[in-house]
Amino acid sequence: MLKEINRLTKRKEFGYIYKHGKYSFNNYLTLMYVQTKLKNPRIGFSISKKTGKAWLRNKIKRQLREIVKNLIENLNPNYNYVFVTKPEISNLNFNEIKDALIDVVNKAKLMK
RNA sequence: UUAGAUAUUUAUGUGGUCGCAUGAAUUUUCAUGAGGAAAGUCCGAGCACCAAAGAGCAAGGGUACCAGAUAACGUCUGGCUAGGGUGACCUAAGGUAAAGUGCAACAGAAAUAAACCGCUUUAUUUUUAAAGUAAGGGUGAAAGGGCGAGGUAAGAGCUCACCAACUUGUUAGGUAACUAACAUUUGCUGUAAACACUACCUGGUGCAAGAUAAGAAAAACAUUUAAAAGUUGCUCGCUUCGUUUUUCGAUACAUCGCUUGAACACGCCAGCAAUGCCGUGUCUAGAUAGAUGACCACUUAAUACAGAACUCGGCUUAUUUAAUGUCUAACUAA
RNA sequence: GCGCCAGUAGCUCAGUUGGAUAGAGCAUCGCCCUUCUAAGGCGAGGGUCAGGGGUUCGAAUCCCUUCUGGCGUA
Repeated sequence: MLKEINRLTKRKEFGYIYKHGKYSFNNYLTLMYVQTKLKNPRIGFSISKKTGKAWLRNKIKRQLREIVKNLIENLNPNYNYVFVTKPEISNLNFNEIKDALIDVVNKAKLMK
């Protein structure tokens, strides 16, 4: 898991981002983000049931977390992020997921 | 050697770097960290609340041979009976069809009830009518036990012998289901995974159970006979003693429940077995956007199916690789 | 976590209670009609009744089980 200050936990916060956030996406991932007054980026993950069975969803979530952990210093700290997966992501390996995630963040122009 | 049957085990390991959860220690370290099915949610329990969990009706049950095991079970073990297999062995929802009702298409004369053809007799008379008859015919999933002899107008369990089934009884074996022998009775279609009947079982809701918090203001109704609310689908019974609604106030998206348990490992004894008694030792996930990942090296037969969410006992289903014991059939050799 | 429902032709649905020819509409294909197309008429093809097993003489239907999809519940 990420450090506690970087986690997005409350259901209300997810709901706020879904309603008011901006989007960027590719074939495998959707990124939703919204500006805040905090000085730490906060990140949440949402993996739908269509992606696969429980063990596969857990694995994808862990791999996404591992990628974000290494990128977290490069992210714009004034935003909250939610990564939503699409079903096609179940066919990718770790490096391909990493490329997809970096692609989505670059499209939103949130890398330092 | 080939082809099988059955029982059981296994679910890679070690080290390094970065990172997570819980608990210790106390300030950066240590320990532990998903499964054999964690899955499906199909049964049985614990636990919590609802009277003290109560009565009746209704409803439901994948309950239904015997004995045993178990906290309990629709589970398991051993047997009985029936069916399948050359065999080792496997499979079974396996009570009542003589309480009653329903259904049995098409075909066929006829489907639980019998005369279409045929056979025989009588009458009429030259092709019909009446009576008798289930031996023969074809239909069908299923046609009134089988076969032979006697008997007869022709036939028929009508009578008899044998065989098969069935009712009841006796004897022998077995705890029992049941089996065997002998005597005796009868001529009875199938279907209950159709309704039903008999016996047995089930109170309801599920950890989103439930416990902890702090109250304040306003309005309406009621005045102890009740009313209202709760309690199971209904009726009773029972509980609460002021009740209901609205607004404000709580980081309650909190804390507890939450993991020591019908626990696990080893040994001995009892038992064919399921399992049980006793002794010794161990503490072994507990999250809440929800902990196991990324990279590298060596290693293994281990690449599959797949992720705990209150906890156990089963059942069902998914599945990789390797190995072991016992047994069967066929062939070959000695 | 708990509870419930559905699955039949390419698509939308009957038939399931009460067991015995698997049907309708649209779509597809062929022919007719028309100068041609549409509409109309005639005809044809297309179904492991979601998969597997059981009960029965016989199963889309009854029973069990698995899969897939969907709904409700704070």
